[in-house]
This record gives sequence, C-alpha cells and structure tokens, in this order.
Amino acid sequence: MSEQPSGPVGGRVGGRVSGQVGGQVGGQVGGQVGAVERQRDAERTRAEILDIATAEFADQGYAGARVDEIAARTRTTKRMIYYYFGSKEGLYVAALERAYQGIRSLEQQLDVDHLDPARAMRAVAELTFDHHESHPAFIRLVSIENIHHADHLRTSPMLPGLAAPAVDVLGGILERGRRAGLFREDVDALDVHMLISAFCVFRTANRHTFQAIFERDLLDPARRDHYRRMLGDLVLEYLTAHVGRA
Amino acid sequence: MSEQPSGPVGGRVGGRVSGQVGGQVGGQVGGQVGAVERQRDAERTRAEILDIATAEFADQGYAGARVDEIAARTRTTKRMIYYYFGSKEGLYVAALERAYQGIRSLEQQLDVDHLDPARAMRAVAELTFDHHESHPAFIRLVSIENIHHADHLRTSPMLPGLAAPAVDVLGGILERGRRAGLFREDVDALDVHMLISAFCVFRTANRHTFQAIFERDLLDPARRDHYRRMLGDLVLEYLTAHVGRA
DNA sequence: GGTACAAGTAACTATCTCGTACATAAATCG
DNA sequence: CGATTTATGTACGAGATAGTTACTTGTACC
Repeated sequence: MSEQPSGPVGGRVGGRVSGQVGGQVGGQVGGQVGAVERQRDAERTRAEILDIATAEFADQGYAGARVDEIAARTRTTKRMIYYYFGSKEGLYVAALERAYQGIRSLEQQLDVDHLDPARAMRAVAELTFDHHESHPAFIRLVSIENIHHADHLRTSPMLPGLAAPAVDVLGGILERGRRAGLFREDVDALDVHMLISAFCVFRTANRHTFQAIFERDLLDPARRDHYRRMLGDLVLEYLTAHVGRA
Repeated sequence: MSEQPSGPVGGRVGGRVSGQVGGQVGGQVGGQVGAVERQRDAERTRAEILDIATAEFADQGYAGARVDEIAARTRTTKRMIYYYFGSKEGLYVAALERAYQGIRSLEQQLDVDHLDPARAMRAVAELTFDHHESHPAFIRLVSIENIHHADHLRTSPMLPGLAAPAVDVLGGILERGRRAGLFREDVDALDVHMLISAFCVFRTANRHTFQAIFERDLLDPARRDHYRRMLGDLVLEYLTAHVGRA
C-alpha cells in the first residue's frame, strides 16, 4: 500500500536539486525575513544525514544506533531519513558505501611508478597509514560490518570495484621489486595489503581495549611518527629479507 | 492462574526432565544414577548460558543480541540469566571477562626462557597466532568492546592483571635479544605485542569484509601455515634488521 | 500570482525487548 | 521429616523503537 511519496530513496536525488539555487542560504531574497531559512537543498540535507549517521553507527553499532537519535542530531527530521534512505538499513548501507568510496578514490589517485620499488612500497604503506589515521569512522564502520558478516557490503553494487585499486598498485610494485631481485617471492599483493591493513586497522579499531589494558594510546599524536616509520620498516624488512636464499 | 501447571505434563517434554515423571527417564529406578543428567547443576547452567551468550554477542553485537534469543538457545530460561547475571550488561561483561581469562592463562603458562631470543620470539608469535585461530569468538567480543570504547572492560576487576603477562614475556625476550646484539633498539615490548596482535586480530576480525572484497578467506586452513610463518618471519626480520647500523 | 510538489512536522502504532512478580521443584539442613 | 535455601519455570508488563501517516509550509516554475 502506501502511496510512498516516490521519494528519491533508491539512489541519488534525481537531477532535480534545482541547481541554480546557487549560493548557500543567505542570498535568497525570498522576501521572508524569517529565520526560517528553510531551503531546498537536497544534497546538503542528504550529506548531513549521512555524516551524523556515520558517526552514530560507528559509535553505537548498527543495532545500537537509534534512528530517532540520528534525526535529532541533524537539522532535519526522521521523516527525511526515510524519504531519502527508506529504512535504517538503507541509511547504514549508504554510510558504509560512502566510507568505502573514500579509500577507493584515495588508492586510485596514487601514482608510484616513478619511485623505485622500495620507496614505492613505503609510500603505499604510509598513505594507507595516513588515511586510516584521518578516517577513524571508516575503520569503525568496517568493524561493525564485519560483525554482521559483511552481509550489507556483499550486496553493494560498488563491491566489484573495491578490490582492483589496492591489488593493482601493490602487485605492480611487487613485480618490479622481484625483477630487481629485491623482494621475496613467497608473498603476493593481497598478503602485503593484509599486513598493511592489519597494522593500520588495529591502531584505530582496538584503540580502546589496548589503552584500557596497557595504558598506551595508539593514536597519540606523539607516537604517530614512530608507528608510521615502524610500519614502513616492517614491510620493507620483511619483503627484502633473505632474498635469494629461502 | 490459568493452566496451573498441574504437574510436569503441562508443556514441553523435551527439556523438562523433571525427576522421574518425564516419559523417557521413567524407566530408571527412582532417583538413581545416571538417567537424570540435568537436575540442579548451577555451574553447568551458568557455563552453558555463558557459552551461548558469548556466541550471540560475538555474532550480533551487544545491542543486537537478544536476551530472549540467548535464553531460547540454552536449555534453561531467561529467568536464570537474570538470576545469575542480573542484567544483559552483566551477562555481557561476564562473557567478556571469561574470554580474556583464556588468553591470560595462556600467556602465563608460556615458558620460553630456554629458547634463544629469536626462537623465543617466534614461539610467542605463533602461540598468539594459534590462540587467535582457535578462539574467534574472543576476538569478536574484543571488537565489540572497542565499539563501546572499552567501557565495560575498564570497570572489570580483572583489568589490572591483563597487562603484565604479555608485556613481561615479550620484554624479557627483547632484553635478551638486545644484549646479544640481535634485536633493534627502537621498539619496546608493547610495540611488538601490538604488531603480533594486529596481524592475528585482523585475520579474524576483518575476515568477512576481506573475503567479500578480495575473495580470499583469511581463515582458510590451507593458508594457515603460510600466515603463521609469515607472522614469524615478519617479526623476526623486523627485529633483527639493520642492527648496529641504524 | 497561483499551483504542483518537495521539504518538514508531529503524533501514532504495532512490535519488540528487557526485566520482574509470582510460582515451583530440588537440594540442604536441623 | 519439615523448614529453609537454592535453583528453575511461566507469564506478563512498562518502555522503547522502527516505521507510517495525515497534515503543514515553503519553493520553484509557469
């Protein structure tokens, strides 16, 4: 039933958006002096909902997050969440996909062909490190998605595009390094990606229990450079060890 | 009121087992050996609840887990959960603490003093690896606890005892290795522990998203030895690299 | 300026979920 | 053996919570 306002649930807001609204709020003559400043800015409303939802899901888990709470924190209402995203699950998936988009675009823009294999490898490791450092909510969302067996990610249309960037870049570097006789042969690109991710993810995902037990904050800025270098050393020492022998 | 149990005949037969009346048990001589396996066994009931709860929390998250569902999966009832654990939170904390007890006792029983530093280090890494491999629910519970900022762990009376075992063992090995001129100086025991944990935790905690994206199961038994060796190599190559130079 | 429609509001509901009052049966003890 | 303690079961309710609906308000386009 339900006429269902045929809202933009499915995907992006249809081209509509009345792009010419131009400037932000202010400009609008509108005549209404009112502080109402209500405007038709679908994109912005959508983005704001996603921001809050990301934070809320990351902080409370999927089941723990409350739609009412998310709505309350935005400048819009619950009705709009359902208008744009259809359901709590739809909202969660949208937040998750946006998070993955971030790292994907990051990897794609990486160009390390001009660096020698060792430097290139370190560059990839450090770029990953920096991204994780600056996007903690992404890591936390991934943790949550794992708790739910990646069921949502599996049905995402963006899934097929996620693997290539990371693997391609690392695979290329590995290949060059091996040809130069620098890198060991018994690991592939996915193994290296796993290693780098594991190190970076742990700092964020297990920060709290680690700090509670050992009284050391893995994200303390004062220790940041230490860990950054540690990761680079780690990967390189491992890859360049015993080459030709084993 | 209503149906007035009127004897054990009332509801289900299966789990009942109340004394001798329950069909199947009847044969046995009154209250004698065997037969009546589960009458009043507090310890066993408690343990069973904890087992189910651990699995359920690990699988659904704290908020996602349902007390009714946990109760339904045990052979007892929800009333017993509240009888023994007081609340959903109490149950969760009990499960979490029991999980930590496992790894703690493991670390304590480790004796590597008779091994040279390199072998000792590898032994620790592999022991951790094996424990993580065989206790996935523990890792998942820790992930969940991190989502909730380790708030429960922080209030646990067992918290103060969790740090020492891991740090002491690793610290001792590191010290010996340095004296022997084998290990680098710019990392401490906690860093090494972090590295080992990160590697082991990732395989379990991020198994599902990793598999969804890259189509590789990190826990595939066929790859188990590869990762086990990789971890050992990783730690040792890193620790023994550039000693004396850098 | 008028109208179609998007944006926003708020109250509502069906359902779920934690927790508990009440009841009982087995062990323990005097 | 009867009384007390310990353990177990049953039924239900108070409060949340996801999702809906009827309705209002503002905007954009003609």
